[in-house]
Amino acid sequence: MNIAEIAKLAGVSPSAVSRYLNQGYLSQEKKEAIRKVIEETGYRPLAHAQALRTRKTKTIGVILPKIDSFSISSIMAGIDSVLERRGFQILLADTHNDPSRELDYLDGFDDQRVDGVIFIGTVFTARHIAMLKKSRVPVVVVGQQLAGVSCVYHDDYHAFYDMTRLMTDKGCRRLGYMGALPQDKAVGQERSRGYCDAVRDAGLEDQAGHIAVADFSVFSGREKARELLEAYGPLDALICATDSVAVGALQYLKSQGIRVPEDIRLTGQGGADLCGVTTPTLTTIRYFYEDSGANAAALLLERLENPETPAKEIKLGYTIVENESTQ
Amino acid sequence: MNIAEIAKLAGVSPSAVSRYLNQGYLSQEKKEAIRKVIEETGYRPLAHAQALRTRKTKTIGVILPKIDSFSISSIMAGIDSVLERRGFQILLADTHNDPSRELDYLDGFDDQRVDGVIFIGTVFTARHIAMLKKSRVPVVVVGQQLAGVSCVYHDDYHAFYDMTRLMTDKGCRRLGYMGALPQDKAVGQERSRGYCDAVRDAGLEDQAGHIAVADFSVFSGREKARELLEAYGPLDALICATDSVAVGALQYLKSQGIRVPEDIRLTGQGGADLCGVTTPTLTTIRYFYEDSGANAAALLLERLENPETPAKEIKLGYTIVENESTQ
DNA sequence: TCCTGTTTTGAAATCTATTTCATATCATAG
DNA sequence: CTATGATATGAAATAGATTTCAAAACAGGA
Repeated sequence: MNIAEIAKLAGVSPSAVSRYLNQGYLSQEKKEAIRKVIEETGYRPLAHAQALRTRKTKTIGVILPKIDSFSISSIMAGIDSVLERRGFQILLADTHNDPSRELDYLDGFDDQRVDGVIFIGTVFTARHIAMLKKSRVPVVVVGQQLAGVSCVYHDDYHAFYDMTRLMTDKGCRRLGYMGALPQDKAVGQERSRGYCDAVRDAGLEDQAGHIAVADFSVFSGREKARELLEAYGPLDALICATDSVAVGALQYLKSQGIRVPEDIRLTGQGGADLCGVTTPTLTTIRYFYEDSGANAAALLLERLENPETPAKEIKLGYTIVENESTQ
Repeated sequence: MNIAEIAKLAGVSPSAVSRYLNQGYLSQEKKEAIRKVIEETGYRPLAHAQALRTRKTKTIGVILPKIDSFSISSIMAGIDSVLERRGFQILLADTHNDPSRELDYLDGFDDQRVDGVIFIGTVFTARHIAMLKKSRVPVVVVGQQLAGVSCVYHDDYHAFYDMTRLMTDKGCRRLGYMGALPQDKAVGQERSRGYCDAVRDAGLEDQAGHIAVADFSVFSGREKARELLEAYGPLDALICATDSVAVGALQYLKSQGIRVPEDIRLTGQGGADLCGVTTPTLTTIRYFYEDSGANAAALLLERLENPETPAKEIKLGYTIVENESTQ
């Protein structure tokens, strides 16, 4: 069942049917005749034929590191809620935490399969930047700030500065930070910079070195907490780059009989349900992941409609949710 | 840059280039010439033109209720890991918990945009069944058992039967169950049937009515736990249909000074990290969501390769993870 | 009635790759 | 040296829509 058959059944030309589908000039009688035939036959134009001719796919590619993570899937929900409303579909590219595949996917999307790309990246190399700039379709990056590239990101620096400051204001004097690999600029560098600046500004320069590097797992949080405490003696505040790392640290602290928050205050980042169910409940920096996804989608659609608009950066705020772990 | 230009540059016909791309008959010299031109120009065939001609898109549509949920995103990860290996892409359709959109998406996918569909459904009506059967592309359903339709699901009945039985074996005599709406056959009906049969088989018929209906939120778990306990007096075991509901119940129990597991044993289902961080840690029925996604994808690919194979049902097992809440 | 301008209409060209078909080339067997 | 079969090749048809173009139909004004 194609447009020619519909045309024949309705007694019109294929052009007329196409006009019907795309609201061009058409008399009422023909409109009605075509409508009837389409309804009877259940005809649907082939998406690929349309895409081939119009060079529009109404599809957005999303490149992400791992779909089964709280933050990523929340961002996705935000992206989808905006795109869906505008009739766009999402083509998913999950790198399963293999950054080398990010560029493969970005390259793969360059065959006009998608109208644009949302890139939830982790590690950004020079090649990333180069490919982002030469991409034929517009790209919006989520979670990382990149000069000259449209992006939506969180204010990692100030979030961790504020949280650290909150701890020193409460009188903490021996602090530690558990972060991520520095290749990840947002999570690895900005957050620890926030921590370091805050302890310095509080006159505690000597605490700026109390840093351990974990990955995003509970397990590594437990391990690294041990290393950090063994290396730098008892602390009275531990700032973690993510909730899962903080949960790992909490498990270690409990196992050692170190009380939270009496002996040591503990903080995370994320704001998932997790924070509300630990004992003690976990103080955390809440990011608005759905928001960031929605913003990224809106930004991308804006660029699609008006390709001339220059790159735009959107920095999103955060909220510190104080729970029992820092009372 | 299209196949004709590449052909001209390489001094061959478009057919030769197409044969190069699809490994047809081709002499070594031409192969080499074409390879060189493609490398220099960075040419990539247009996916849509190929799809139009071949009627194959190498794309699978996935319809799901809500991407930012632990179980769903885990299933997605499993689906993707299999599809990606076989060069397939995923087109996402998130209904945002609006079952009426499920059929719209299923219908929308019928325009040959995808080669097949994976359907992570919730409520299945007669119209669902009808549309699944008349779909032009193969469909695999995840999470629900449907006669005559290819599906991958968990053994909800026995999982909850076993868990309930475990509690009665520990000596519990006053039990309660917190489930979901019966429209959801797997979660709503099968699980509660498992509970009911188990208490009956343990000679505790009178406990079969101690049932509350929650949705999937922590909040509703808290509310419904209150209602259940107020209605049916003190209990010594509470079986919950999901971990989040169990966490809500736990919060309520704590607030009332009811001790877990001393006064009441508590169980959930899911097996997310959540279970390991509550106090007490939560006994749960672990499902293997990634597995179910991977199985569904494999099943779908199998049907794509061999369209004649009859519908197949895959029932997956579960593991009871005993934690502190039932010690 | 003729002219002008607007609205309708369909034939044909177009988008880009694949596939069929007919033919050409080549090696090997007889 | 011809017959046979395998291998190689390109012209043309094809997939199903949109868009351009030229022309037809029609209304209103002079």
